[in-house]
Amino acid sequence: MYSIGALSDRTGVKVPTIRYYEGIGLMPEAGRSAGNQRRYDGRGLERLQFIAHARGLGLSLEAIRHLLELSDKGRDCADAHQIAARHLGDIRARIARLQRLEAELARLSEVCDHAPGEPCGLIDALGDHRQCLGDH
Amino acid sequence: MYSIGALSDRTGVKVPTIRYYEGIGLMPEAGRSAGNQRRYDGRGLERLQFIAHARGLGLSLEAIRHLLELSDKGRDCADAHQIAARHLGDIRARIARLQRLEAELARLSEVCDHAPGEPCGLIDALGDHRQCLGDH
DNA sequence: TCTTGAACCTCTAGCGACTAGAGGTCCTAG
DNA sequence: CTAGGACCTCTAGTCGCTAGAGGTTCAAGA
Repeated sequence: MYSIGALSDRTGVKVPTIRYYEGIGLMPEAGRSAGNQRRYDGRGLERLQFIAHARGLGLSLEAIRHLLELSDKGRDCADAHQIAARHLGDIRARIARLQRLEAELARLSEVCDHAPGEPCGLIDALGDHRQCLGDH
Repeated sequence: MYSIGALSDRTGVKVPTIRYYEGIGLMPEAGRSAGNQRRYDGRGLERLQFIAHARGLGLSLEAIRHLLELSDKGRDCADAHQIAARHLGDIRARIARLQRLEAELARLSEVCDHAPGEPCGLIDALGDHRQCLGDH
């Protein structure tokens, strides 16, 4: 049996976060010691590891809730893959957007020659979308 | 003079968001009509365009607040470039992290052969970081 | 001039995914 | 038996908005 702190040490998930997960129903209500402190078994540990790993991969708690349900009853492969695929699409879209921002911001940082006394071209460019090459 | 709705149409920033920006001091308190409705001039429009554009580039409201201060008094080039550089570093770090996630998630989606009745390899892999190649 | 209805006003509460703090109780090693 | 670290609950704050309630103002058409 693990205390909440032991579970935290083993998973890297902070103690208040574990309680938060219980509050929103992602972790089941833990058993309690005589003095009302949470006690976890191996199943609790595994479940939290699943959550922590999926969070680390950037999945939302809602997506994780779905996956946990699938895992609990029957583990429907197709559904799980659909969730993963959606998330993958999401990640790719975010990468593409960030790359556009990166290019634009890098370019804007170059427009100004840092001449003392002169107005800063970067600040001007931030105020004026017409100086941009693409959308964002 | 523009109403808040006209400003919204011109900038693409939603009406409640403009009021929110005023509430947190990013937009100055607007002048009012006889009937207590906000009225903006060209300066208000420009300022909101600046904010909208910088937000579109992914800058935080805090960073934008800084840039606006610089713009208001003297426009210190070096400071502005430092803010932009920090944000650029931030964007690059996020891209790198997302690319790691993308690779890992794409790989995990492949481990399962979708055999009906078999446990889903994807769900197993999500619970078990040892099946991953890298950190995240 | 009057009427309609769209646009405006303020205020509060909610989202996701936590984090911080207050004020109090329990557990365990020495 | 005692000290102090770990635990408990509860509330409120973070960021950048968004939604809704309930009420007022504005502007165009009759």
